[in-house]
Amino acid sequence: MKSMASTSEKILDIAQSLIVAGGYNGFSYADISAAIGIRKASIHHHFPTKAELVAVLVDRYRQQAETGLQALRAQVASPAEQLQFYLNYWDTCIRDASQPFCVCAMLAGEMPMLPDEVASRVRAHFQSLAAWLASVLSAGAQQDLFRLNGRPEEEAQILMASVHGAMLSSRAFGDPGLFIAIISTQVAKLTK
Amino acid sequence: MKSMASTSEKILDIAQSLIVAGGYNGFSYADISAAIGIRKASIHHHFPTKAELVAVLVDRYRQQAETGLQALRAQVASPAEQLQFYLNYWDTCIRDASQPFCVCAMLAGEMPMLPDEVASRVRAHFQSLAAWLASVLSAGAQQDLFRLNGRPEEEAQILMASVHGAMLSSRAFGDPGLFIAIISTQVAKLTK
DNA sequence: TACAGCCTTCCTACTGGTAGGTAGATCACA
DNA sequence: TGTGATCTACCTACCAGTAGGAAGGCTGTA
Repeated sequence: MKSMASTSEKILDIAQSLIVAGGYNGFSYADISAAIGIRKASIHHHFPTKAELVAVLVDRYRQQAETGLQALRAQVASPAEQLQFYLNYWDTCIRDASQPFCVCAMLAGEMPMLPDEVASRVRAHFQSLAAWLASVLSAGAQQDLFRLNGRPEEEAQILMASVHGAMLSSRAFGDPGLFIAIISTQVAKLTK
Repeated sequence: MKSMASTSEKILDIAQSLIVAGGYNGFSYADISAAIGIRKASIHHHFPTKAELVAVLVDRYRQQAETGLQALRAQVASPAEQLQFYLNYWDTCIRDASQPFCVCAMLAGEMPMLPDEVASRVRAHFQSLAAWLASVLSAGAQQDLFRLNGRPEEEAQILMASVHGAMLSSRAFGDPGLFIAIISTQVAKLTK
């Protein structure tokens, strides 16, 4: 026996993949219902409203990301390698199509019409991701691994934008390889 | 008399601003109907289906962009200034909230569930924008205005990703100034 | 052991409202 | 007289969300 995921986790899994594909308005309770073989009403039992479902989903995603990035900083010594691992993660996700887009980047695009409880959580993810990148860049600069043109916070914003923009381009062109093609050249400027 | 926009153009205008706010699934014929004071059925007279409406909308957007970028290359001598004008255009749009996102970037995010006739047009926009940027960068490099680390096509992809990613960040943080903060630092690396 | 009460989960059946889209009449204008 | 634009009225399908009940598990009490 491998996966004994609870129903609510299955719901979140499906919802996340549907959001990644089509955004907040791009999925319905009926879609989830059909995907995991449960009635619509049962989903409302676990998540009374759609806004709540997505808010919980983003919380879960944020925590997974936070945990993963913290672990990366703890287990991988070099900031350069920390950055590389982070980028490889997304490259792999995009290549095997398991998670070809960041759910928060997707939702950020729809920000103006997102329920407040979702929007604030998406904002929080952007903030903590930017902070993590800034700390990695800062540590790397101190070790002379990176050559930064601006403050670490600025470079982190640029890097984050490049990552999300590269996801978008990769998706627009339907070319999974484009992500790493864009990002590796971009990172080369930092590390050289 | 100033604006004598036809009904179909008014429909496209509203639809575009609604898509920019919430994507393909984030607006309805009823929304447009309410916004311009016309019945839903009348919109169907001009655009029989939603897919067709958005396809025409993207065509119009592409043509406007193409015309604008061509004019820029014709009227502005320096590639460095051409690039700056392009970026200033978006900075202005984002600041005055008139068009705080590229409609094609928005749609690119929803690519997996877009009607084919829309998806192909979005792809085409990304291609021609990348080509324009590549040609500007290439011309600038020849005049020693830009220092490129890779082929112009590669640098163009990075720049395009940065622009779209910066739009996303700017929107996520609710900070119109973030766009140019990200982009100007990024461009500084090219021009120095 | 056995029963009683409660809780969680999932169900069927339904609501009011909105989605995209259609049929056919009316109006204005050439 | 015809043609395009708009209207009213309507369709079917789907939306998020609700009401109420059935089934099964857990716990406390006898």
